[in-house]
Parts: sequence; structure tokens; C-alpha cells
Amino acid sequence: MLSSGNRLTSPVHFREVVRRGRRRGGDLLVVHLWASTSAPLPGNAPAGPRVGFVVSKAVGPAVTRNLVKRRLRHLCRDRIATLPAGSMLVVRALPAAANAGYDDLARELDRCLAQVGATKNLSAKAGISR
RNA sequence: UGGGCUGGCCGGGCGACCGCGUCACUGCUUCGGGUUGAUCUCGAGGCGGUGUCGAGGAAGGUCCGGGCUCCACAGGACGAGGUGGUGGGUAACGCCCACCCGGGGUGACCCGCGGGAUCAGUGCCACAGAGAACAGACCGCCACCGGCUCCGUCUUCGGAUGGGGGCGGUGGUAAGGGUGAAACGGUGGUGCAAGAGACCACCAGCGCGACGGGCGACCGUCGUGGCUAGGCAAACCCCACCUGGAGCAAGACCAGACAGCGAGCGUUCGAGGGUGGUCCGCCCGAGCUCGUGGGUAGGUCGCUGGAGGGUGUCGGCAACGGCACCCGGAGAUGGAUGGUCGCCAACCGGGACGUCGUGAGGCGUCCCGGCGAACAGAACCCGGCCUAUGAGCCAGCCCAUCCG
Repeated sequence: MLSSGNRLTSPVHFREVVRRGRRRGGDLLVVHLWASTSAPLPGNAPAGPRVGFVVSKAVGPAVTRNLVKRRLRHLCRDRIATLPAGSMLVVRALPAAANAGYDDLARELDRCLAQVGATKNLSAKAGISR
């Protein structure tokens, strides 16, 4: 689980990131990244990056949806340091993610993050997969 | 030993690294207040530390029943929906238990949407078949009539008469054939031209009455009647009983936002609403509707201890109930209870050894390999039902075979 400061909770934020963020997708998932170039949000938005997930019912029943969500959470927790401060990330899982293994999801997530421009020190983190 | 029936249980364990949520205590820090200031203290927030607890038997489907919350107390009529043997259990139920009736099985046992179809009425019974609900003559059987034909007898050779076969017509007949889920009781006899409950005996079944048993559904015995009555009410319908509606996005509180303008109707002669459907009745009532323009959707509570489980005992055939003692802690809200691995139980296959047995084979130990699981994730909470589910385990009972 992500620490509570790094969680994306507001529906407004979800909508803005998915609509305006930079998007890159693969067979398993789609990544939306919104970097804080302008003054983001009313209230006190903390500087840490925030991550949220979208796993629809097309992925599967509740058990497989939860499994996909937990794997993505742990993967993003290891990569939270590579994201720019103040940015917001939404990872949307596609139906094929239900049958993908942990390593498959890791590779796809790294590739998409690199293409979307969130590369701070990704090569060092690539050794996580066994 | 083999096969089967019923009920119940289990829903993996240990460990490593990295993590999450609730609650309690605590460290640092920010803001505000108590103070002029420091120490101290109160409240709110952020980042940490320690401890604690953290998914299921179905958490699922959302099919019933309740609790709880709100609604202008929910009254009547009609309508709508549900339930449907009897008795009990329960907060309640469409659930559970026991019994009755019907059906299936050698049996343990299982199955049943199980009120009413003569005593309210309407409707429907496909296909096949001659005929299917005021039944029905296709074949067959029988009688009579009219031709045809064959045989016998007599003959005055014109014919007469007896018998058989076949055709047509008229009528009788529901015993037989064949069709069907179902053909208007079954068997045997009397009877008849042939037949038929037309009549008789027994049996089955139906109605009525009496007696006996049972709380009751119902059962048993006896008498009697007419000889026989089809099915479908998951078709309309009738009868009995039940149901106010919406649902935790219920609902309550805090914070916060905005902006009006124009037109129409109305203020006890009442606009407009509520009461799940319609009408009556009841209640609220000074705003409502349309057009145009603008704005908010953050937090706290509800939120988990409840018809709760376990053991013993007593009552009861049982479901269940009384009493005593003990146990007990998920409460998330973009949604925690995990991610990545290792080992071992358990299971399957093969092999070796030991042991029991005449034998098929059983049991135990060890080794190797496989697999190491299925269905599935709380969202207000309970009681049920239904559906999904890997490998197994336990208990009782039944049938067959063998031994005594």
C-alpha cells in the first residue's frame, strides 16, 4: 500500500489527470501523467507525487481486480521516487492485465513511464524484477 | 469385503524480506488558544516508533423475512402482489422440524408450486386416431333386404328349395383390433342375433351415514347408494391468510458556495404538495411553474455487542426453548486486511523393506517424482434460501457376499 500522502483520492483529480495528462499505453495498462507545471489545485496540495488506479469491471470479478490493484500498488511504490515532485499519475488496467504476471506488469509499467517522460533514474530500478 | 443412503467437519501450517488500515501509548514538528514572553497545558494537522487486532463458508446472487432510519401515523373501498396439506418452532419468513397424503426405490431413504375442477362460472386439451368431453361405427361381429356366384336335392326343364362365398344398402353392437399421456372401471359368469353393468359374484374406486382413533391433516371398521365420475387452476377465476412506502446514496449534524431577471397562476373563494396505483378521507400550506443566467457536490456521525457463539444441564420425537458458566475486539470510503519467495503437511504415481493373509490384496516405514490447489473479497447488521467449490476426513444406517 502506498502511504496516505501519495494516494490520489479526489474524483476531481482523477478526472483532470485522465483528461489532460500525458498518456501512453500498452497491452496491459495505460498510464496518465500530469506534471505540475501550473498552480495545481485549490487548498494545500502536498509536494509528493500522487498515484491512483483505475481497474474496471471489464478486468474481471472482484478477486482478480483486487489482485491487479495490489500488484500495481506495490510496483508504483517502488517507483515513487522516480516521479517528479507534485505530479499525479493514474494507472488504468486493461482486461489483459488479469492474466499477466507480476514481472509482465513491471516491464510494461517501466516502458510506459519511460515513454511518458517520468525518467529520473529508471535504469537503477529496473533490477527489481527477479 | 464391495456397493449405496443420510448427517456433519475441514476450507491449510511455518518462515524470510518489503508494505497497508483501525485503536492505544509515545517522539519530533506546524498552526491556533490559555500567557507579555519562556517553561507548561488544551485543541487540530503532518512525519515517525512500539504494541494490538484485521475477510468467507459461501463475504457471492440480491430471491424472501426482520431489525434500524425517514416519510404530512399509514383509516376505508377497489385494485395489485405474495403464500397455499396439518400441527409446531421462530422476531419473522416463501425458512426449519415432526406428521399426513400421493409417487419412486429390495432397502437405508428420496421426490412433490400438495386449497377448490360433481357443491359458482368461463376457457383449453396439440400430434396420432374412426372417435377427445351433451364421446365415437374405420376394421371387425350380428340381423334384415337386393343383385351375383358355387354346391347339393327335386323337376312337368319354366323353375322350386337348402347350404356356402362375395358385393351393395339399411340397422344393431363399444366385447376385440389399431392410435394416444388419457378411449367412459377390472376379472369371471348369466344373457343375447351379436353384444353391452343389461343382470350377478368378487375386487378397485366415488358419494353419503354411523362408530372408533387422532389437537389436526387424516386413518380404520361397518352399512348404504348409483354402477363409474378424464386432465389442466405454474389458464382466467373462487376461497383463506399476509403485505403502507422507500431504503445506510436511509437519515442527522458541521463547514462552505451563489445572483438575480422576465412571464403566468395563487395567498382561508387556497396555488402547489404528501399519503408506492385510483378514488374518498386525512395532513402540510405561501409560495409554485416556465424561460434565461449563475453556483455547490468537503468533513463528522450513523458504524458495529447482536433475535451473538461454545460447553454443561433440564424440557421436547425434533426444529427449538429455559438456566448456569465461559468466550468474545474487521469497520475501509478511489475503498485496508497485502506483494515477492522458501520449506512442510495433505494428496497422487513409482520403487525397496518389514508384517498380516492360502490368495486377490491390506497396513507400516523409507526413497524418488508430480502437485502443493478450488470457488471466491466485507461495504448498515442479522435469520434463511439458491448458486459456485480442490483434496480429503468422521459418524450412523441399508443392501449383497463370505466366515462363525
